[in-house]
Amino acid sequence: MAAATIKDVAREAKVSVASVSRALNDGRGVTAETSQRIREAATRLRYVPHAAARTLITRRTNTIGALLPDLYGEFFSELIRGIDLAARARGLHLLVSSSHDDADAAAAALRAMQGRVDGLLLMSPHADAAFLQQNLPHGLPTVLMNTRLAGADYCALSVDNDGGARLMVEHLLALGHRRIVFIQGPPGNRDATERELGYREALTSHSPDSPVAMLRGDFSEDSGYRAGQQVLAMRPRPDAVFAANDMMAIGCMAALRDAGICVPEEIAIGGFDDVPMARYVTPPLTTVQVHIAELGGQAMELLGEQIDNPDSVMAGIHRRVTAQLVVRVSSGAPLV
Amino acid sequence: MAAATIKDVAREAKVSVASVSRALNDGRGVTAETSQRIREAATRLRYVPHAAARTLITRRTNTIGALLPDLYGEFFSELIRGIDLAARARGLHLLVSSSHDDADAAAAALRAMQGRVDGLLLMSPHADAAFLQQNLPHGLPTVLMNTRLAGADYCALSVDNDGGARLMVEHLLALGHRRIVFIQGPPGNRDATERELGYREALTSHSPDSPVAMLRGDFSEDSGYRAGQQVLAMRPRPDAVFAANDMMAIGCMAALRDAGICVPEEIAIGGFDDVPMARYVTPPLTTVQVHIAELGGQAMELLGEQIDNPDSVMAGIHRRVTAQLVVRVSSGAPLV
DNA sequence: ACTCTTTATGAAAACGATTACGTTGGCGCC
DNA sequence: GGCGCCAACGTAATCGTTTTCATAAAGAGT
Repeated sequence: MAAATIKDVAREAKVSVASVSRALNDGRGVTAETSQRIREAATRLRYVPHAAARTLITRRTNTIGALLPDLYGEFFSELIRGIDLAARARGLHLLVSSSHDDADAAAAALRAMQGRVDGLLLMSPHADAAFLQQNLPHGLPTVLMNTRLAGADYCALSVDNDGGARLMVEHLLALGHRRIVFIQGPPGNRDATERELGYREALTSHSPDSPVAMLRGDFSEDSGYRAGQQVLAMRPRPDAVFAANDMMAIGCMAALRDAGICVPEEIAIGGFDDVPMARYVTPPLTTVQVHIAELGGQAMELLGEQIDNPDSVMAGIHRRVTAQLVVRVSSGAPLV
Repeated sequence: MAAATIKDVAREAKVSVASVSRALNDGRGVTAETSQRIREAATRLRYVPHAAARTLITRRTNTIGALLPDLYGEFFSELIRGIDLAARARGLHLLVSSSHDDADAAAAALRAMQGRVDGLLLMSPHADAAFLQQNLPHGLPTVLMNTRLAGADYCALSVDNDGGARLMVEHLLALGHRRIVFIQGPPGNRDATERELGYREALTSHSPDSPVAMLRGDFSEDSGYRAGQQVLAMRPRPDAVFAANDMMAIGCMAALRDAGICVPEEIAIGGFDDVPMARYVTPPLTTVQVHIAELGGQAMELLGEQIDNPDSVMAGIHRRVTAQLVVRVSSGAPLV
């Protein structure tokens, strides 16, 4: 009742194990009729090659690992979906290890992946240069996702926060808004600082007269609400608010509503992320959308290339996935 | 530069490979000092046992597979989180394969898992008895999640939709509502029909005089909106609406608002799922929450037990994870 | 007809670990 | 002092596959 091995197939088809292997893999060096006989025997016995045995000799696991931090909600889903789809297209399996809050847990997980995978997709807030140097199995193809490491030693992929923020600011400027205030994310958060950078760049390059104004926030709805109250107190009052993420934009909108300010007529609002809720709030939120599945898929592509030709120098390659503007009511754009 | 093998460690510590294996595994049959020397040599060489080689001889992969359909949003995230956490606690790795829309893809994925995993977590809409009989590797521990298969041949785990729906109906009845209408989910959907069953049961057992009334829906917000319009046309008008999921409840609420009906003063509304948005809509939605991570975690527990003692007869065991009522404003409960 | 090449096939050596089984040496006990 | 026993350690078989090499047969070229 135990699973059939290649020997069983060989006996059944009255050939040697070598011929079975040849027939089932490249198919060369075996007569058509022998091959046929072998295939029949294999299906009859429901033969499936033993993955571990094959790995041992070929040095390939046909599996890639994804090491992720503790992620919530649809970001995680979409990321995995993108990775899984791209991996399946290459005939690779996906070993995931998520919810690594501290560096030690991540290091342990990394070590455990050793020898189980052909390549690694790594997204970790703890992944500084020393950590990688210490824990990353040397010679294992790796793609870094959304890390703060711009270093030339690894292949990396990240979201174009910068460009996305510029799109939003350009959009607000095009609508005639001039005094645009930015609600910051948590200090030290990479996405947040990149978005802030995009805001600054777009403003200074397209509208040098506009004041650069920041309010503190931490990505939470509450912090957005408090920022909204500060907006009300500013003189002259801003035309528009650009929050570093949607939840703060939603919080800010609530503060404005509570004060009797109309959005977008009196103040326009923009967010970032396009969370599912964004289209349901009133008014629907103009925001910047990032195709997360594409982030995962492209990372997988990059990794696939590294695996297929290990000699190619892909270290230092750094790609970005683009962000799109999603125009809804909150920015005050004329409905076409 | 290649990874160190057990032979390298043996040479380094001047012992045989057998002693290395003993020292690093159970540790018995080796002197404390020899063991010490071996450990040092191992860390010096950064030795990590080759997973495939170990699997080949021990017949254990220390990996479990999760075969999932195409899931969206936080359901997937939470499920994986629950599974991953429980698996890690047992020292198991997690191989995921998701987005299987059709039965053929699922079957192929199932075959590919063969020999790569010690057990299987399976959630598939295509998993009828014949499919399982055909494709499930015989003798592989398996836990079915949320399948319509109540059969005694497998170990299964599912959400207590029935009980959750009863909680909601009892809540609405306790608030004095008597004419409660139910918005159905897609026909054939197991969750939807179980929720409907719970609604019927609770109503007939706690308030036999209340009419059982259904409106068609398909889990989409639009279908909820249409159902809301039908609610408005009903005479006598219902006290309350219980939608089979949150999105329909939200759609229904929009229809009532558009007609100038106040929620919850004129009509109370309840949903199911507790999507993140539920707390942000106005008024915040009373709903039924299922701890999805727990579903994943418990499934993993069940699977773990099967793996640890393969002789135990766990087939036919069928557990349910409970649902909780989340009371918010939309049902009209007095704010305490 | 003889060699030379090509092709189908089988035998056997890897891959890196675990583990059953021998061997050795030290110790206690009579 | 001889016997047996036990702990520590080594030797070698084993898991299921791929792949190199050898071998034999067959076909081609002269």
